[in-house]
Amino acid sequence: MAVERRTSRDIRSESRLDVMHALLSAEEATRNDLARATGLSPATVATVVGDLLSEGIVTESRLSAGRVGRPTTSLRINADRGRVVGIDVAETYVRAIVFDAALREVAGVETPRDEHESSPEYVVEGIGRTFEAALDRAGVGAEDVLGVGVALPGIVQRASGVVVVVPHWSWHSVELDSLRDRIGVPLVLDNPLKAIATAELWFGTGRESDSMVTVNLGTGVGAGIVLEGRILRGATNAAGEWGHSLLAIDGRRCRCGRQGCVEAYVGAPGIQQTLREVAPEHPLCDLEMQQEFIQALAAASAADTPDPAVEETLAITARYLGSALADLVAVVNPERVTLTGWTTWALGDRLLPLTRARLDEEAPGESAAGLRLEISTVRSNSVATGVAMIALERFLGDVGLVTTRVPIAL
Amino acid sequence: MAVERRTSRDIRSESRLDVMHALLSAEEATRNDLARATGLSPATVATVVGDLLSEGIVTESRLSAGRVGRPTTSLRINADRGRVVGIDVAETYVRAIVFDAALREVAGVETPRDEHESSPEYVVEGIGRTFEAALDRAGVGAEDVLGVGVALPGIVQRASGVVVVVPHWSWHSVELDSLRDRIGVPLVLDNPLKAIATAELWFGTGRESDSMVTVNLGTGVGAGIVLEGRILRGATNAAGEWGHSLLAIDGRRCRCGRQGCVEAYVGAPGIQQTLREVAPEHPLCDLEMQQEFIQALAAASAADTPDPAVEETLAITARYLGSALADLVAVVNPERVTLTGWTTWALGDRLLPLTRARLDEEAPGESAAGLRLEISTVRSNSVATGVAMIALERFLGDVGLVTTRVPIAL
DNA sequence: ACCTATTTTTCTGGGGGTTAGGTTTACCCG
DNA sequence: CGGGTAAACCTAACCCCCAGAAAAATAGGT
Repeated sequence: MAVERRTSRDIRSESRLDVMHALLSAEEATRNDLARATGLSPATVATVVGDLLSEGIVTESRLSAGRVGRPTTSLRINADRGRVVGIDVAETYVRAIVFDAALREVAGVETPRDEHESSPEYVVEGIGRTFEAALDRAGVGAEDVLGVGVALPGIVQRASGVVVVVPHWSWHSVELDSLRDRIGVPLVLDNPLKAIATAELWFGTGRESDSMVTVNLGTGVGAGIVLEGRILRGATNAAGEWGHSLLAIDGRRCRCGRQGCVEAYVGAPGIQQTLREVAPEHPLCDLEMQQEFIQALAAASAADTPDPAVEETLAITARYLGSALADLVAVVNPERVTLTGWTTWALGDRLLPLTRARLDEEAPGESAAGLRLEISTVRSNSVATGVAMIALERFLGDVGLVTTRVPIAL
Repeated sequence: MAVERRTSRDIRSESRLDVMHALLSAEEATRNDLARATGLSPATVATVVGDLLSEGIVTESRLSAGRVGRPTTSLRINADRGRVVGIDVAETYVRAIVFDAALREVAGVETPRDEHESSPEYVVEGIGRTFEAALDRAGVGAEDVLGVGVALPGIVQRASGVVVVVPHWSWHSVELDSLRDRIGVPLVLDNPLKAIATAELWFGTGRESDSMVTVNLGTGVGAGIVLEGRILRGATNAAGEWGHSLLAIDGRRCRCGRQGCVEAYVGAPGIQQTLREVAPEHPLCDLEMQQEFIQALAAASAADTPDPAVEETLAITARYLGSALADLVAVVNPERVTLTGWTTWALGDRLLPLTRARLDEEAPGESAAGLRLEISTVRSNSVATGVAMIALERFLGDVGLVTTRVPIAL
């Protein structure tokens, strides 16, 4: 049954990840700080830090704090250990961001994508070009790159080999071996939602909870589930596909081809559709660009004279969202739900109270009572950040510091 | 962040549980068999078995296998170590089953419950009486009882203390401390779906997969989720409440008070409702007892002359079920889904192909491709068996053999 | 200059865990 | 009565974690 046994080595691996986690959160910390933050004993932290020091992952910087006693040696991630690149492949753009090893942005490049061109060759070429441009702008060579992470707007699955499914590109099971050749450095592929959840786990609310759900609201919607500090990936890395859960059987047609998905109601086009149903003649119905529409909606809602159609649209959307979240909360029962994505940035504050109320009504038993529902504080580039973090984790695995392998890697 | 750290002791604990798991599955096995089954080295199995032997949990029985070589000493669970009781509190009955320590049934008692009487006092009294009657019939005294598990038809939550929520009994947050006093032996409370999933994990398809979902179809419907060999409990033990996920917003009124829940469509009353919508005059619409109705539906479907209304009802139900399962599969992405419950026993064979087809259509990407959808082989008393197993796990914790505490215990 | 108090960090021993590989054990069989 | 053989058992090596003692590195008093 259990092919992969846990051994005591895995404990050390987890300790190392925990220390890294605490150190990335704190930017700078002493061994004692880390012991407090991780719950490990100072002795264990010392040996773990020793490992990380000898691999050059962290550096010491002695600064006497002026107080009495032995001065503290503080530790920080060795940002110059190398560079990590996160690439966010979206429908209309490819964005590559170069991070230092402490996951701080060094440089970024965004290139547009032709939404109607989706051949694997075109996509691979676009990724490759953007990657090289970003390296160029950051002034680093490929030899400095510890790893590259690429988030593709679909499902990255591991069945027999790594396979990418992107319905609206008509990618049913595309293998991207050519991408590895093009990039030429260690590569991980994943789904943007898992990237966002990873970013949230390392740099956002995940620093406080280790059981949470990250919900992204944009053109599409989706969730990343974190249980016990680890992303839930499921049997084939497809877990968390909540955006295409059913909200209304035989309901609105979704762009995924099915009907009644959550996304068709709380994705940006879905919200516009709701407005059309509320007020078919409303001027905002005609806005072509989704982000523009959402911005206009937010502006209208913040205006002095309330627009009843807008208010009703928001109320209905919050109701849809609350109900859909209630299902997710009922199944996973997390400690917290964190909302992200550009719809959240624009409308989150407006939607939150109503969504919360609906969620409290709909979630079974007491599961919503202690639940924290909030807006993420990780704003910019969370997809690129998260997928770069996954790549960094993979690098830690490659140098032997961590045994928990990132499952999806070309 | 992590209050509970993993230590090497937990590894031993897991190893012990794995050995128990293998031994319960196999009934009888040699140390070598166990090493193969668990993936542990023979040496480790030997020490683990030593622990279990010295606690009297397993016994040796030497039987020379007639082959050449040192004869094998085979091991089995020491059934006489004590008794474990599982109590299934349902809406219309309370069933208490006494098991030996190898989880084989020794005796059982079922007493009816007044469906309309739901005061905690009445419920506690009913459980207590049934427990005592079962002990009596089994001819064992309370001193032989290692533990008792009680499954209550609601949500058993851990917030501040243990709290039971049973909507249709109007139990919003009932504390059952009186039950402990009444029973007088170590007690665990849990939800029937988690009990069923536990039974499935130890005695059913869970012996092959450690990532699975158990779906129960009866009057109510619900799911138990198993990830990495452990029941997903979530922050407050409320995870897995899939029966009240939304299938159709503003849809059929559900007995939980909300609208459009999965249960309102694929629970037994929901299926009858579907038949009423298909053929309002159909004679089966008038059957009062749900189980009788489901049986009649199964009989009509197996008859030589097909009944178009019945066939259509089944097709629609399979479609509802497939869609609802697709949501669950999309979020959790398990290796297998196992169906249980009396509706499954009656109609499972009929529903399976159509449900499977719908699931394949609706599940995103490839997540349904490798998925195994099947009918459970654990038939009788799976709730009592599962909750007894949970009680046995708790006992193993109490004697110090297992550190993973059962979270819900009075 | 020397000692003392103080705080951080390292060292050491004890308690666990897993495994590979060699020994012992207990049979069958010629 | 000695092989042959497979199961069960030691043993040593290596890995974890942690508590508590010891060392290190300062500031400040004498």
